[in-house]
Amino acid sequence: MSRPDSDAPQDVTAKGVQRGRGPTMGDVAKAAGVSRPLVSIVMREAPGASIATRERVLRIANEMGYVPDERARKLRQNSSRLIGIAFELQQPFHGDVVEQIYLAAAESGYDVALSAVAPTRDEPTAVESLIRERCEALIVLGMKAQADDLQRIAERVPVVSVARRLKAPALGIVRGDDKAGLRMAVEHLASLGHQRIAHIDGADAPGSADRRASYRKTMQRLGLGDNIDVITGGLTEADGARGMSELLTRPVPPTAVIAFNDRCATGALDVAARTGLRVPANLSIMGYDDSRLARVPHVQMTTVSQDARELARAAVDLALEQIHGQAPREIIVQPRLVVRETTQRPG
Amino acid sequence: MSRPDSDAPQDVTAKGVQRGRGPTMGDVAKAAGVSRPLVSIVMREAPGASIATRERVLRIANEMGYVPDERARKLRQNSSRLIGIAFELQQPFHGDVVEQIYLAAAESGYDVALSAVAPTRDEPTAVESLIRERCEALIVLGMKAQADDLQRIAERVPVVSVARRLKAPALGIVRGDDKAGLRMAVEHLASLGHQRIAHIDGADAPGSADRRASYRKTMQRLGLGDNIDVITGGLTEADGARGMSELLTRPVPPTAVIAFNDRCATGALDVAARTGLRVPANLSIMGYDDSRLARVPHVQMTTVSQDARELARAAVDLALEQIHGQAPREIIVQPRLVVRETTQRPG
DNA sequence: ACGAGCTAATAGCACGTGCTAGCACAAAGG
DNA sequence: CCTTTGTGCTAGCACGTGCTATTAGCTCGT
Repeated sequence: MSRPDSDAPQDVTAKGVQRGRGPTMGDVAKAAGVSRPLVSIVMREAPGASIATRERVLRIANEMGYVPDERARKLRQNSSRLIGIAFELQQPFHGDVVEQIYLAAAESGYDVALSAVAPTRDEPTAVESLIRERCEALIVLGMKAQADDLQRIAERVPVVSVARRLKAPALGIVRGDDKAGLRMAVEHLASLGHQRIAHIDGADAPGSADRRASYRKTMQRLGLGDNIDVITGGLTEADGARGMSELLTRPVPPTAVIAFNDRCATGALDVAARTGLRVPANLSIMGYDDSRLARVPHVQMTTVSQDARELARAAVDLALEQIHGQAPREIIVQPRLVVRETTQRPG
Repeated sequence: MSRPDSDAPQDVTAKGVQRGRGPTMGDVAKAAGVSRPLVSIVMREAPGASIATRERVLRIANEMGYVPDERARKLRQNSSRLIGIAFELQQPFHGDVVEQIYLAAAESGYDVALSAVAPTRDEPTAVESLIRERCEALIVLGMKAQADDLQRIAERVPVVSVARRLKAPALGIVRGDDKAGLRMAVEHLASLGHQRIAHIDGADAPGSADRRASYRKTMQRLGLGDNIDVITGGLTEADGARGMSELLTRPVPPTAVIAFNDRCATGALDVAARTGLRVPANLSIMGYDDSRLARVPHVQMTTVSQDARELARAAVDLALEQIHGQAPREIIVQPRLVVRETTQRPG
């Protein structure tokens, strides 16, 4: 039974009772006829309130449209339980990883703050804004910044770098195993019966050297050393298209091609299609990353998965480790072969 | 594997004098030998401090690595000057708009809070987290939620919906002019000399009806009424591929095709290439949206631009209007024709 | 019957910052 | 000499919440 409600809207006081939006915890307490801390107890589901009171407070809070103020909450509990992510808006793969980080962080009771990197918004801006929000750790995806820049930031807050090769002992590092990835690709094609397997590489891109070396080594090991064929490619569709065009001028063209990444493979795919080659009947093509590009319905590209879920989980684990004072370390995530429809036995 | 950490106590001192990370305003004040409020004055560049003191405080703050706590700042000044954005991680076009919103908001002195929508993170979750951070307004991109859900949210905080057709008087709405867009597309192709111009539509997607009607009307107006050819398509590459395959079975196939969007056009492009048709020599193809897909180097698709910059600016304008108490309204942004390399005079 | 033990609820401080009011002091005017 | 004005700085409260310490209300064991 609530009393004849003294709920008069008296915003006469000079104090800030005049809020257009957002009732406060005190307002709910007054309306429910209890003390403010009790409302706090109910809202964060802490022990110390009876079930009846709990339900009543929750009902009233809901009626008033009360929502706890996250800033005040984070301010009070000295640990913000916040992990900051700097990511690139235009990288589909980053989107995958961010999504998984949300999940992994939530499991550990952490919240996530996003800060975008884009052509008109550089990394220092993004990182700075995350520090201002007092994130306990930063996860940076594919950061283009120099290693020493990140090192300087790491002096103030734990930093984990994902999917980017760099030497920086003060940073947590998560990356895929490039050597294993290309080994799996070659072995997959070889097991289908391919012998003339070419590689359009990533030029001087990070990881390209490892993948190139692994390609050569695996070809040798499988007794295909004489068929080693490495073409300089790059990160983009245009690079892949150029590489594919060059491969098609060979006296005896390859029956299978491993591109540096999915974008590069898409370019190669396009040139093959325009030349009248059927994929995979006449030519098998593989990508790398398992980005959305590879999963497009009418493409269905066979590729090597970097497994966003594992990368994200490893990144969050490293972040938590460093928050708890452990030294930064490196985690190498094993890639996974994803067989779709652009590879087949050679015709 | 990961333990739900039992949170080891690492902070020994009861007072927050010794925190591993993050010196406070008081620490800076003590180090500089001034009062705390004076540091506040210096940090926000308010009048009331001599130039000499200002420089000294700034220098010391910098040496200590002091960064103002955004949460405390936003908490104190009752207006958070924060605009929340709910966007989809996997939509390239959303990325473009978000980037531009950053810029537009900054011009008005507003900060931006990002909240992602993804398969494992639904819209209510994303929106709720933004409200908890006390954003003064919300901008939702391509929200799939029902109009009445958004209406309910709009009772608590101003909401602007972007690039999504819906009837909701309580919401600010920003969208492109679909009719004008398709008119421009048809006129472009007609001016090149095309007569048999087909349209792969978006089925029951939002905006599809308007575009379809505009296509018919414009064809009529240009005296091409007899060549009207609408195929049911959809939003994805597969839909475009299916539509294109169907068009190629026509006794007299079209010389130009307008797809519902860039993804749909990409599917059509792919089928054309596999069939041996040269684009644009034998067939012109147009997309819609001017997403990154259309700008891919080896594609270079002619398309209709939704102009992320204008959409973003309009959205921020509407948000600010509603924050200042004005009634929500609708802004229709005129699209722009982007001629690239998939259209040409009919051969 | 009476204190021990437990639950429900309250009082009060703290987090880091912004803002208003006020204090000390030097220069100018009487 | 005292009063007035302006400058440079400081004291103190407030924002909305979480946490610790404390008290009223109740059951229970002896």
